[in-house]
Amino acid sequence: MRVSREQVAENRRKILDAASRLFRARGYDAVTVADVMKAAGLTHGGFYGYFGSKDELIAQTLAHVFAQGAIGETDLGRYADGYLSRAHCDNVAGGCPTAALASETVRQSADARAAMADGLRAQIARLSEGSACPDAAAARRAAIGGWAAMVGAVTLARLLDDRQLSDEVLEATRAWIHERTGARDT
Amino acid sequence: MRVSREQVAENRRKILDAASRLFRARGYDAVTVADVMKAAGLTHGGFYGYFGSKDELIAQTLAHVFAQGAIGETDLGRYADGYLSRAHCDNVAGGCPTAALASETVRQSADARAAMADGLRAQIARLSEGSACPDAAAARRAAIGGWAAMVGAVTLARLLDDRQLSDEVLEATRAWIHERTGARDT
DNA sequence: TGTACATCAGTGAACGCGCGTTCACTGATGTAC
DNA sequence: TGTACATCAGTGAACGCGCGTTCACTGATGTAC
Repeated sequence: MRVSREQVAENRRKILDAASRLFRARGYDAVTVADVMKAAGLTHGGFYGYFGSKDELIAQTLAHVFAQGAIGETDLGRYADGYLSRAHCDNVAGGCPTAALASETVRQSADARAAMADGLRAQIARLSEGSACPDAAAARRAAIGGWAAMVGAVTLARLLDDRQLSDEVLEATRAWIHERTGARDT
Repeated sequence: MRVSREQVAENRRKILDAASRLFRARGYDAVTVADVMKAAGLTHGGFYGYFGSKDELIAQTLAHVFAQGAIGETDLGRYADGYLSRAHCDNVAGGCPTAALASETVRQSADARAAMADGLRAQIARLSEGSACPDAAAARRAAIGGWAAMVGAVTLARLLDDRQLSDEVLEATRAWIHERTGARDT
């Protein structure tokens, strides 16, 4: 049965939101087109009215999630406090798409990689701008180094079966970034 | 046709080596049991004489690759120089299994996760011991923060379609780790 | 050391399942008058 | 504003392919005498 234009727009958003959560939680391969459509409240056959292929869904989902933008916080140290929290670490489905999907996205389509690369550029710019450091080059270096450390730390903390070490990875990286941020840059 | 015991041991090693490279290059899901056996010079039917399932192969491959041990270098700064080089970044199949597979391994079997967690513990210990810093806690923090930054940076650098920015991520993270290592801790 | 036989590593065809994708059909929406 | 018809979003069965896994068979290895 045909539905209204507004319903179509809402369904598209629902599909992207569902895909976004499912991909982050389970990875691209373990999520089927039928899983996504079911989570969006539709049946799998309708999928191809919205997207040409699963690959296209992956690319558009990444563009969608990065377009929503990140948290307003731009100070590297404060951003790291939230990012390296236990709450974020445990919230894979609703958390950072880069930490959840970066290494898998390397093997995806050029469009998918480009969408995540754009998100990365925006993130580096955001964290660079928030720096109190007057040396722009040093601020950018800190943004990149700090961001790499955050993504790596959350990935490693999620991997660890040992809760104590997992907490230590988050906490040590947080402290490390703070030491660096607090210190005089070059 | 039956083969000698030495041949069996060698075939097992060949299977694990082939799996190790293929998994790093393409991820667990994109590599088939037949791919691995073919790369090892065998046919797919013989696989189950060596491993009970593909999941078991994944877990044992990780244990195998981490058991081989990393480079002897234990100084954080010098380790980072090699790790954050363009050569390592481009060598996915032969490079660090953590950077290539960590986020996917989170969704694998408990044995697979445990194998990678053991590798991570060994790596933290290795980089902590190599520190010239007399404060053991600070050395450990630097090892964890530095390692997280290295893993994150290589993952991000591999993702980027823009070579210049990819190089910048490696270089900035390298510089950032050096600044920290060179500076007085705590 | 040689011989006869049992063992078992490797082969390749086959099975069964799940997934991405297609398609004929349905019926509500949107539009022309 | 009402009515008649064309459009097309959504449905669910079906298709085809690839993958993990199984299995009957082959023939070289290893062993017992």
